[in-house]
Amino acid sequence: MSILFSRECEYALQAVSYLALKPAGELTSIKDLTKKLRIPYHFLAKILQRLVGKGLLISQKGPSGGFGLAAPAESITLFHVVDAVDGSDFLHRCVMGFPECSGKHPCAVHGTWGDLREKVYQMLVNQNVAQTAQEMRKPEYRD
Amino acid sequence: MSILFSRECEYALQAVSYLALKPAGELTSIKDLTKKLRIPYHFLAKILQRLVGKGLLISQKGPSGGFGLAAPAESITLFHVVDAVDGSDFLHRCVMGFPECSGKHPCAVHGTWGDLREKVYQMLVNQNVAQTAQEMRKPEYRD
DNA sequence: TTAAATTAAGACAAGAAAGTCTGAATAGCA
DNA sequence: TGCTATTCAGACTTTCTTGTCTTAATTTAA
Ligand code: SF4
Ligand code: SF4
Repeated sequence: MSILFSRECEYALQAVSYLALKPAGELTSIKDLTKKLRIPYHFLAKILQRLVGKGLLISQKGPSGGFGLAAPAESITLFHVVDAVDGSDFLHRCVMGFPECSGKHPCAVHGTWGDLREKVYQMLVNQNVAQTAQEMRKPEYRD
Repeated sequence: MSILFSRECEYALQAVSYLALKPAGELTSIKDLTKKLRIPYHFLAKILQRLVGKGLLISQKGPSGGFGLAAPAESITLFHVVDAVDGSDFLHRCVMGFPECSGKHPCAVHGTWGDLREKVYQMLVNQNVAQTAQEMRKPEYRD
């Protein structure tokens, strides 16, 4: 099981971060991405296509085609990506899985968990993919 | 998709909390639990059996049999339950799904996410199921 | 204009998680 | 003793997620 976000969403975060590393306007093919990130080729293709649909990425077919960010890396936050793929339900759900967080009769962890969710949200919103791209400069991700 | 913990784990948390509401030594049948918590009967049975195996619950067969806590409610924390069902991997995993958190080349969210995981852990460890049981006294869970 | 390289679209397959069913074992009780 | 209510064990089914494959459309460049 994945933590907090779906596998697809995790891959999306990784892929967008990788694209953020490239100069604006440069396109990267699925082949390149899949080689660096070790994400299944066709699965990644679907994910990227969805992100194009959501307006986060642009794409071009044909030789020298590929994918690139649709906006400056500094303006795309992790939350943009998460929201596009998994949605934002996770910001409202009870950690114990109780059906409704009425708020009228909160349990003992209600406040604590609410705070943590908020902090996760802040983390995602405050982090843009230009910053995250630095991760890609780690030795293990170099050519 | 469930958040942070598997469905099975969420059900376990709910069930143990419900049992914590009963006087020590009193046994509750799956039938009763499933009626109150709206958890599928046979699925709940498997979960409870696993918790017995892990030593968190005790059980007795036959008429007037059922399940009960194996220790005082105050001594069982949410983390005990989570650990028994889902394990504690979630305390070490990267929120973006990157394979390894080496720590040698941390990305920009590494520290923040690590702090949040730690706070989740503290929440689970500090909360015992006697406290959580109060949730069950909510109007919507009364008979 | 043709060939090659790429994305686009969607059906299909495999695997994992969630849920169901059946029969056996055990315990209480008349 | 037998009857009934319960847990126990495990196989089975369903549903969801993840991953694969195939074919079409588009673009570039020889
Ligand atoms: S009150 Fe507590 S248990 Fe209930 S929904 Fe809110 S966080 Fe979850
Ligand atoms: S450095 Fe950041 S992206 Fe890499 S594993 Fe740690 S938290 Fe995840």
